[in-house]
Amino acid sequence: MSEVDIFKALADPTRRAVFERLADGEKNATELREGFSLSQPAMSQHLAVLRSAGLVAEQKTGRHVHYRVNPDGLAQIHQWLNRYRAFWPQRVDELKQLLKEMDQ
Amino acid sequence: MSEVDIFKALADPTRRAVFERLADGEKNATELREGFSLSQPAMSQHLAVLRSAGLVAEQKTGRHVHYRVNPDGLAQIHQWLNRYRAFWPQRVDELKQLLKEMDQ
DNA sequence: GACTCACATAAGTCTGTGCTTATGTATTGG
DNA sequence: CCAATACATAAGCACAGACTTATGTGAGTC
Repeated sequence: MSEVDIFKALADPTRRAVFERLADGEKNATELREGFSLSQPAMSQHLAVLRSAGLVAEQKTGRHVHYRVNPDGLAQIHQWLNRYRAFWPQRVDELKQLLKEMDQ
Repeated sequence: MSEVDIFKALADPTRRAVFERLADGEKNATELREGFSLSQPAMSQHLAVLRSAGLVAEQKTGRHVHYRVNPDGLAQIHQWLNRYRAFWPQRVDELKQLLKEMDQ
């Protein structure tokens, strides 16, 4: 769940795709395999990496394991990115606009 | 300069450390080596990866090459992270506070 | 013009990682 | 209770990547 693990976990395109699919909604390991040409163990291993990085969370229900996005992982990246906020001042206005929209 | 390259570039702890040092201010390759126990070619290779990922920019002046943070790279990560904004609503308030402080 | 300096590039090695097949372990259904 | 389902884990392999030493190149120095 360290910074190291998070960036390494996201370095793999397949894992980023899996993560993106999870952002659409909670899914179990078998459902996640749909669309990927990937063996079951491969997916299981990818999920293990994402899990230990704190990017996804699991919930066992019977013989199914439901996976969902873990906000803590994203918060870590956000925190990292914040250290370099000084380098993208042009983004601040867009951010303000976004927050304004969220208030409505 | 794709998403793939950026996350792969940041997956290495040494490269993240180099990037962090550059955030402190523009430096050339030799200055960057200070503090690291790393050969000159190793640093050169790391910088090449960061450069092709669009995370740093180079500027040749004589026989020195000055490196600096490239905001475009950070913007890419920011954009990626934005897709998952829905998952960290608790961060919004902190963000508002930050923007407020930046105005002053 | 030879020498040094600041880098980049080449080539080789060694470790890490992503994949596979094979197997283990609960859980559920007939 | 036995077979099927949904997953995790183990072991082995092949490739990617981070490092090294060696060498190349262009800009300053004397």
